[in-house]
Amino acid sequence: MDKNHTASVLIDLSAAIVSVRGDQPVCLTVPDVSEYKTPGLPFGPFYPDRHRTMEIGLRQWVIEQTALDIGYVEQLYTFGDRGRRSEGADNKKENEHIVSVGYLALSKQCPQPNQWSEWYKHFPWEDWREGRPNILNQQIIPYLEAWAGSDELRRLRLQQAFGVPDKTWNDEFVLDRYELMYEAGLVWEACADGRQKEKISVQNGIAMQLDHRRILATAISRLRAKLKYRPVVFELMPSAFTLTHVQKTTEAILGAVLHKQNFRRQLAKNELVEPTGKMSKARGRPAELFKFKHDESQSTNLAGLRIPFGKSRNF
Amino acid sequence: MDKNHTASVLIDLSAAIVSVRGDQPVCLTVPDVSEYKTPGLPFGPFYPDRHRTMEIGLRQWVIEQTALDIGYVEQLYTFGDRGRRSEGADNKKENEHIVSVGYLALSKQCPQPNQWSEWYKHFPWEDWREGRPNILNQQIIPYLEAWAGSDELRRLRLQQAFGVPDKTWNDEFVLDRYELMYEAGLVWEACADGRQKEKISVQNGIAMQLDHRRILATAISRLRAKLKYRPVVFELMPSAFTLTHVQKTTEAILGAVLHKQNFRRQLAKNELVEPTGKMSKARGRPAELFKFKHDESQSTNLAGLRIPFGKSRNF
DNA sequence: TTAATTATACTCAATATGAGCATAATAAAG
DNA sequence: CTTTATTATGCTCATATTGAGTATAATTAA
Repeated sequence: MDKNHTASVLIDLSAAIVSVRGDQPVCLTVPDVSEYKTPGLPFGPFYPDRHRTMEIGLRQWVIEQTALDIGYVEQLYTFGDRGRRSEGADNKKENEHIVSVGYLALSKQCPQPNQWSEWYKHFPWEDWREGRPNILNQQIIPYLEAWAGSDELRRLRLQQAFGVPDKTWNDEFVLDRYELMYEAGLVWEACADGRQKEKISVQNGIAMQLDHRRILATAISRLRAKLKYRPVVFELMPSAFTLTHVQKTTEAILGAVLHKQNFRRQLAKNELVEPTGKMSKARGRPAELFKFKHDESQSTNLAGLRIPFGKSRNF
Repeated sequence: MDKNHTASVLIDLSAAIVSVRGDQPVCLTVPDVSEYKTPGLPFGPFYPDRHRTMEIGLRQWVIEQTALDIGYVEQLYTFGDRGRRSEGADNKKENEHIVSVGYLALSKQCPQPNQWSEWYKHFPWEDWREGRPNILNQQIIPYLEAWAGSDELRRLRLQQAFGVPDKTWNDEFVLDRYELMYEAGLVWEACADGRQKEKISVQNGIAMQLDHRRILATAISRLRAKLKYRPVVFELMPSAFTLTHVQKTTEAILGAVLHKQNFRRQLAKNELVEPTGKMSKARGRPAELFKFKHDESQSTNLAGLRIPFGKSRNF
């Protein structure tokens, strides 16, 4: 059709490999190689004549390079504007366009602690477990309001994503919030892509290479949403666990605290767990140890837990 | 890394452009070109140095080629195994691998009727508005049960996807059901891809080119799911409509009938529509004409309707 | 022995859901 | 002009679910 334009691209499979360490969700990162020393997500090229599907290709290099046992894998999104660099910027070679296909993978273990990066260091405004994060009122919101000015559409998007001034915070709009901050030049990546002239002074979370923080934001959004209708938490749990452990893991991912008794009622109603008979020994009263009731093959289509948030979510 | 393998691919943007004509959901198809005379979804190549994002590229060729006004666009899934042809099959050129990125687009109008294909001609087992489709008990289920045999995993997947023998039908598992039928060699595409030796005798819905029926199945799954938590129906409605019209459109997409009064209660509760003051004139008592209450920009993040299915869904 | 800590059982009001009946307003048929 | 079919809309009501507690039990650490 149009011979002035090339259509040939390389495909990178990027993975947000997520686990939970203690009360912090983490994702696997690779040592920084760029001049800016920013961490990145692991990724590998897709060889279409070697692997029949992209998911097979992804599992392959994850096994080869990380030796991790990832059970759950889900395709997130395909980004065509990888580095998002503007026209004049430094593309190494012409014709070497890269499309990145983002994946979410869940891992029960996270060995080698220094290779795993805590979510909320990249997204400090997303962790509401200790109440509304200070960074919102002190830095992000004032800057975004100035950016929006009297632009009606911008104000509307601001209201949607960040719930200002009168709507409530929606934990699933992680990507929307990040994209808004990117557009407003509030994150480092916007500078790197040449969209922002001056370097921003404040550090709004630790930046990542290329579009990797965007992929991570997509992963968090998707996982937070999925948690509410599919029992994916158990992909992050060991074979035996206490109910509190499930709750803490859920809270870590959602970045919000939940009502204990109602959370357990949901677990009970959906018959997601069954007792093992053993007890855990910790500080207070010993808790019963449970195990996930269903096997891997059907787990994706099960009922999931409705999250008992309560109404105290608009601060 | 591995120099025996090429990593360069072409990217096709395939679109399931959906509309509703009368009480039938339809999608735009292009005239058949293959030897088998099967219809296909419209698609165009992605030129990475021409369009910054893939969605921009998609909108571009949709406008150029169809002159349709598509409001809502959503990326569905990226398929690496486009034709799914097995090793020995007829790849025209070596090195010409194609990755297809599937999109869902919604259109309020569908002019030129012969270019729009009704969903349920491709998926006759998905329309339960007149009760359980005969094709299930008469053809599909018996064949699938034979295919499953005593294979535990297969039986489990069969139960999940088709609800046999004791689980209920889940309208969102369109893709799961299609994939299962594909694997079992129950659809024409499986023969075309060389996975099935003999041609299947019965016609289980009208086949499509390449992996297009799979993309359509993905689109239907996603749209049915989305309908329940985002007000996307209104992307298919004219500017003024009756409540019954909204319900009929919803029912067409879901392939199921709904309880009228409860459906309207949901609409009212979520404040999704507002009266226009005008009335419609049709057969019985005139109905009030409503309009969607919110503008495009924020519509994606609104509450959506909980669908009052009722309990009579397991026949 | 006491205090702190964690687990679990149970209650209760408010709201949401599924299912239905009753009535209203029109067009077409007789 | 009356009846009948048809569609719209208002209202009820039992049951289930949710949000938000209180009360009590079983431990460890001081």
